Amino acid sequence: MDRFVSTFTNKLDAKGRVSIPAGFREVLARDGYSGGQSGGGIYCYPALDTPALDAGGESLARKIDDLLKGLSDYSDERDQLSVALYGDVHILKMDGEGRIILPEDLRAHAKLEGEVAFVGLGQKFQIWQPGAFEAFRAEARERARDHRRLFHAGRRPGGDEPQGGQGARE
Amino acid sequence: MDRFVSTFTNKLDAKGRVSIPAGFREVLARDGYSGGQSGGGIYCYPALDTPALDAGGESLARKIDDLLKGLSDYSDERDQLSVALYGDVHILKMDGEGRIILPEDLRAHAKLEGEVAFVGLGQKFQIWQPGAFEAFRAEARERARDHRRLFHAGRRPGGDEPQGGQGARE
DNA sequence: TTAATTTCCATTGACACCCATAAAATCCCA
DNA sequence: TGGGATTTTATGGGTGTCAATGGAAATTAA
Repeated sequence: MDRFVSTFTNKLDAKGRVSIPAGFREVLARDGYSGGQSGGGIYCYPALDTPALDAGGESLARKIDDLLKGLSDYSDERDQLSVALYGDVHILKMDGEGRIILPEDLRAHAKLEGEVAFVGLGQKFQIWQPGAFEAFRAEARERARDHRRLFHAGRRPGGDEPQGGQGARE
Repeated sequence: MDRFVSTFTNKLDAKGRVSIPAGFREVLARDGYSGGQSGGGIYCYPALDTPALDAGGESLARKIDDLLKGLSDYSDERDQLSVALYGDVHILKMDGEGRIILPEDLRAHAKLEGEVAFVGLGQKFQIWQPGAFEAFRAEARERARDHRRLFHAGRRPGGDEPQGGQGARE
């Protein structure tokens, strides 16, 4: 497996720890995860548009770098974008049991408490408050249905979901 | 880790000392930091556009040099920029516990008092008065959202992407 | 000496690391 | 194919270590 798929819900314990789903751990390992100093860790930051956290490994970090490469050094614009992209990032490292601890500001952004949902999105995954994610998922399906009706009106009365990656639930 | 990432808030004590976040210290060490007399130290100067301080190690110093090399000698522009970039630079050295002392003029520029926020921007980091930084961060996020909309405009008929999330992606 | 630094030591609390247990998935062989 | 045995995951908790912080001692400057 080389990308994050499916949704899993795990418990957030009293210390703020939560287990990364075993399947996701494997993907991270393949993506160059290293608990040690010199390398990665899990890159995690607040999603811009939703009450969720984005997370991933090295490849996600490289994406961020690439975004900034185009901007000239010492421009105000670059500093601002850097703050949005780097300033909010936390580098989380797993303990021996594959858990991370979620810092307070990240927990606050996603309103995490008690239980958290890990949602695979292919190259990255998101962390949601389970209830919020259910609502979001329902909304996304609704919209996907609308799109399909607009595009394929009458063609396929009961076709499959155009947007994959969320079929399996825990 | 080879770049400055994330945000940390530490206390400025009565003597004007403040701890550099441990993660940043590692990056500095890798960037050729040497507490010793020869060279080394942390380069720190007032940011041009914001009430913050820019700081970094050797690679930041080289960046400044490169920037100036691009300008013709004896030009007004070069002189002004040289003064702006070099004139206010302080070379700070860490004590045994990884703390620096912020000189008065630097503290004044960023209105630092009580607590200071260290903000990773990749190859450098900034030092902010926490309240001022929060405002700047909010603005930066807004800009980042716009930035992304420009990139993805028209890609998906419905506008928003169903998964939400940030620009760094696929 | 007094004032201002710099070096050293002490305390606190957060977190990394370790072990234990429960639940679930997987294996294996009759 | 069933169902007990084994392995993997998830989760809970204890503890040592280190980062952050405060303050004393020692060094230098004025």
